Amino acid sequence: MSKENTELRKAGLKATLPRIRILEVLESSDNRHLSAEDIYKHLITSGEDVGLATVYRVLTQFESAGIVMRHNFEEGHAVYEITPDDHHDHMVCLETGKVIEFHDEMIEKRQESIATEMGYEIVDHSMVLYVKPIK
Amino acid sequence: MSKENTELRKAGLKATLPRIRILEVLESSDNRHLSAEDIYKHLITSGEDVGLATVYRVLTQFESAGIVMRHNFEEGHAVYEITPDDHHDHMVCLETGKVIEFHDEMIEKRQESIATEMGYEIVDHSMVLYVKPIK
DNA sequence: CTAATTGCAAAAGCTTTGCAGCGCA
DNA sequence: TGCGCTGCAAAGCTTTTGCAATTAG
Repeated sequence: MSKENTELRKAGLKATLPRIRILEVLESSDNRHLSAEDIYKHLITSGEDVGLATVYRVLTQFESAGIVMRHNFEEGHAVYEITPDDHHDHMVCLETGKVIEFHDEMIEKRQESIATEMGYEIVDHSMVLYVKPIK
Repeated sequence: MSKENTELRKAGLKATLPRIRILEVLESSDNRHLSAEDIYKHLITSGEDVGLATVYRVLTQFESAGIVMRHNFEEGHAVYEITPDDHHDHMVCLETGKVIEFHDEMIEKRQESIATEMGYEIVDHSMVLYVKPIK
């Protein structure tokens, strides 16, 4: 039994072909951050017979199950990435579209402090730095 | 000549009624962050004869002119706020929908350092803390 | 076997665009 | 007066949903 198969079972999802294929694409792609359309095209090109609606449905299920995380770096469409073991934030290069991941403990700590001071606790957060290369 | 009128001229936009009204709503609303739909409904309720398409067009122009900033706190729709004099980030309460603004110099400094270390310079950034009240 | 899942097509929701007429400078 | 701007309606995009057919366990 494959790794994907086990992962799906653990999430309480039947190990169907579309789900396994989508998981494989997410795990093996060069680009860690993919849109539903990206995944759909990838599968169609590979000769898989899958519907775009299924890709959306499966990604939504994966998100609920904690298998993937959804991001809205640019408006218009969401991108998904396999949920990383350790939390990180993103830097998006406006010239190349490249996404760089980073983690900074100092910032994380400050975020917690700020929320606490205001009487709130953080459920989730998003931080994206839109950057360009230094010439 | 009104304050709105001057502001529009400065941005190279004709001071038309729809633009002035939209600017007024953004400046006078209790809620600092409004969607195109919010502004549209507000104007219709006030008896103004404006089209939703115009609201979208005007907001896009305002964004280009730097008069407003566009945010995507929750997916599905954007919200706009008058561009603040000083930069701030946002905390969104998941229970009440309330948006709290804050600014932290330490975090800003770290963000700059991180980008520089990677060979980039920050063009813009977004940081949103999704929170809930401490019981 | 049978409940979950899928593909297709249609619909939904936000936003943009084409166009003829209206209004600001 | 002239060009910019507007309202309306239609189109565009991403994403969701209804449904009959298919499939995993």
